[in-house]
Amino acid sequence: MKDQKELTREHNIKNILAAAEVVFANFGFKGATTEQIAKQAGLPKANLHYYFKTKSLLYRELLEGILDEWMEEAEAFDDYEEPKIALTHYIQAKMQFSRMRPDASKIWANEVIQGAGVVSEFLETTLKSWLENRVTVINGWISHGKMSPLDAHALMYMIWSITQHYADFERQLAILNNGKSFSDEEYQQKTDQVVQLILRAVGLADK
Amino acid sequence: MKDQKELTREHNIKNILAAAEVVFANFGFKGATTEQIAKQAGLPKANLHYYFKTKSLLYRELLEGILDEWMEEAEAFDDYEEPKIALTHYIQAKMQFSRMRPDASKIWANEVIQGAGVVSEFLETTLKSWLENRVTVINGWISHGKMSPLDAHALMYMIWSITQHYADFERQLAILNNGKSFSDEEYQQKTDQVVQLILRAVGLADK
DNA sequence: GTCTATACGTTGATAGAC
DNA sequence: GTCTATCAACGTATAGAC
Repeated sequence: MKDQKELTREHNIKNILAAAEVVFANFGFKGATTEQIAKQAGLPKANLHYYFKTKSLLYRELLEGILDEWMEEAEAFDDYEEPKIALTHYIQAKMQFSRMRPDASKIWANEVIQGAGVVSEFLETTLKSWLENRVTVINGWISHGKMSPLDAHALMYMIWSITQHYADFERQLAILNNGKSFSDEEYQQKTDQVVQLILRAVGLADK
Repeated sequence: MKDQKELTREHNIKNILAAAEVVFANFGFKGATTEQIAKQAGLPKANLHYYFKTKSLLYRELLEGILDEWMEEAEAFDDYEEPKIALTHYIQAKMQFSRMRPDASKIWANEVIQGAGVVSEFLETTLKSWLENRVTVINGWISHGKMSPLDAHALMYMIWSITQHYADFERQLAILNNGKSFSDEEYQQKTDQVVQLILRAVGLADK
């Protein structure tokens, strides 16, 4: 059974990680200050350093959590056997993640843009093997005539880029949408349009 | 006629801007140091501050140049009247820019991810009016039956995101490509695949 | 125009009282 | 576990000699 101290500890760590996600996403690793993260989490800077020895370690633990979530979300790809259903669900799951967790997506983007110093091992192992397995699935669909011939890697990169664009570039999209962020309804429409465009690209659309 | 001093001046400014592009792209605004930029440009830090009063001003001037280039490149969209040719050329131009100037693309991405503090005015005015004009052109194609019905904004965002992905995420793509950056030949193939996927998405592919 | 030395602010991290 | 006070390192910017 957890005592009070342990509960406080969990609560604080959760708060700090949530605060760090916001601040790292909006200011970058170097631009984020531990003072700002602590303030956002509602405690003094020294406490933050009590729970996370260094800024670098906090960043690494945060990224680890984001990678775990990414892997969970990726399972949507495997829930269905028919390409049309599988792709539709995967794209919808990624669009939903961009909507709910834009800061997580931004941290990922920043990390990769700046050379993936921290996540390169994850990319080389986990992500690469996940990708190659799905490429095999897609090529299977193609060889069974269930989908137009295409380069499976290029398709995956297209899905990743467009869905993450709605998180990473949300500020630009809001400005181009007359200065207003998408409403839930508008975002649902955008999701449908993305699904539709990609299904057409792979030869699986109704019309 | 330009004298020696003026030539030196131009040469140094050009060098500093080129160095700044590399350093800002790979370390972010805050992560980049004027010392590092100066070193990359081959001169002492004090000289950099002689040509550019502050780091912030250097960053702004650099971004301005990138926006100008973006506008030039965007003209590829208007060089042809038929949708298939126009889109093909535009996508190829954007893929080429990602190949030749990945750092410029990364700086743009970083700037927008972190709230577009510097470029928001450009987005609100120049980019927005450019986009709306092209949306009108696309809608014209659709109403003349030259293209499948679709949301023109969603199409433009798809083109932007996938083409810029090849610059911004080049590190990730290289890792997933067995640790090797794309050769010129491979990149040409990727470009063809992107063009093919998008043409299919809009109902303009041969097959 | 160039460059060395330096002033000054910011920030990550800790000491030590509670 | 919490928090105030403090320090050392770093980074922007400039002064001033050449």
